[in-house]
Amino acid sequence: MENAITDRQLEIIEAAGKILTTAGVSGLTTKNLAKEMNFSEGAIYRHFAGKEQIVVALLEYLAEQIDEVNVQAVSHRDSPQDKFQSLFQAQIAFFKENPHFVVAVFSAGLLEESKQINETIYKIMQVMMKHLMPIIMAGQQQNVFTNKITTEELLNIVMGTFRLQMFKWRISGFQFDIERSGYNMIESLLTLIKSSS
Amino acid sequence: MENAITDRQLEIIEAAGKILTTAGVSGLTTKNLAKEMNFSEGAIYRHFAGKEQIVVALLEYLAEQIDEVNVQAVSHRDSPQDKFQSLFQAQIAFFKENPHFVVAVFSAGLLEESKQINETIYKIMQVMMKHLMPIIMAGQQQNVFTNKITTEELLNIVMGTFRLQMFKWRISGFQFDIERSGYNMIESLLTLIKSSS
DNA sequence: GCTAAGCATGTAAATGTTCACTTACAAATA
DNA sequence: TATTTGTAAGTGAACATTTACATGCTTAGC
Repeated sequence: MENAITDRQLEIIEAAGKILTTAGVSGLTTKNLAKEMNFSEGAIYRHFAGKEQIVVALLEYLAEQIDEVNVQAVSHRDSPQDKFQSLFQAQIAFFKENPHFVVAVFSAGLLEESKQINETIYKIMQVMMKHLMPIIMAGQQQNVFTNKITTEELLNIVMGTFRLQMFKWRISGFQFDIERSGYNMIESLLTLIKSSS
Repeated sequence: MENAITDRQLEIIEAAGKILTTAGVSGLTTKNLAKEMNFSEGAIYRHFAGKEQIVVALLEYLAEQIDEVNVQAVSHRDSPQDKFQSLFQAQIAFFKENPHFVVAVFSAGLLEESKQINETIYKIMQVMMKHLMPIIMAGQQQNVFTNKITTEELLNIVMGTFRLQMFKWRISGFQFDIERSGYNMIESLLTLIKSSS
């Protein structure tokens, strides 16, 4: 399952990411990719079978990074609230450093004809959910998060709010301070889902 | 500001919508559009200056419809809860009948190089917010919705949750019953945002 | 330690396809 | 007769991908 990646492949993935931030999905052409890499178009095909594979590799690389960031974020935290805050703060900081990933994940139409790409995009969302779910469950069990609605429904609300925030950031052209507004979002969410008893 | 639309233009818009549901954004080509309309590619240009204008017209038409649906939905309701429920139920029913609009709105990458298209997509979100905002505000003033967080933050949470639901429905290929899961979502949201005092 | 074969990695140029859009013309309508 | 609305056949640009060829590195055999 685990596909190791060569140095050159990683370079190409990073070039693709840079293009995504500056020129968007439609700018991600083999021509631009070659220009960004300072070599010919044909050379790309020495490292990837096709454009689709590049996007898949980019998304899979993202999924791995997100997973690591999440693991790190919650490792030295105890309470569900702390974990919740730390998880989202880490996530937001990561996307702030790598805005091209936001373009990739939130362009749902990104090469939509490809099943593989869509599945990988969904996989990324599942990675985030994998880490968030146990935190919310623990919070509910300790009765610090509300038990009025199910864990799954809480998860949907939290994830949806986060995604909307990212979406707004993206269509604004990354022009507002995502860390500041993200912090507000986290606090609002926490206030809302905290058990009121 | 108001651009009236000819019958033929509406036909083209509807054909474009049909293509969006079946073939996605990348399938929306002048060739497919002509085939769907049973006439030649050139004929399209008798009615629209270009493809971009067709998409803009489609989105503006959607914005108008959404606006109407929303007005209807809340007209015979009194309490903020009733209005809240009715608003989303109407919205969901509308999208269920017109799934191509979901494709259009939630493909943020839809001809992303066009400023006009992106602005129109954002306009649609604002139409929804325009109707939702006063409901939430009224609910907060009557203290049936929580005042622990601001109206704007509540709006973000509600809109984000709704958008995520629609997104999931879309990437599933419209395969689950959006009215059923939508109903659950509305109830969960209401439970959560209701004032707990 | 030299050399030659083999392999990895690059280039330049071309390929065929798809695309949005245009042009020259024709039929119907008013 | 003038306007609207259609057609058939292009047009050039952009695109992903391929092909034929070149260069340099590794390494096995002598």
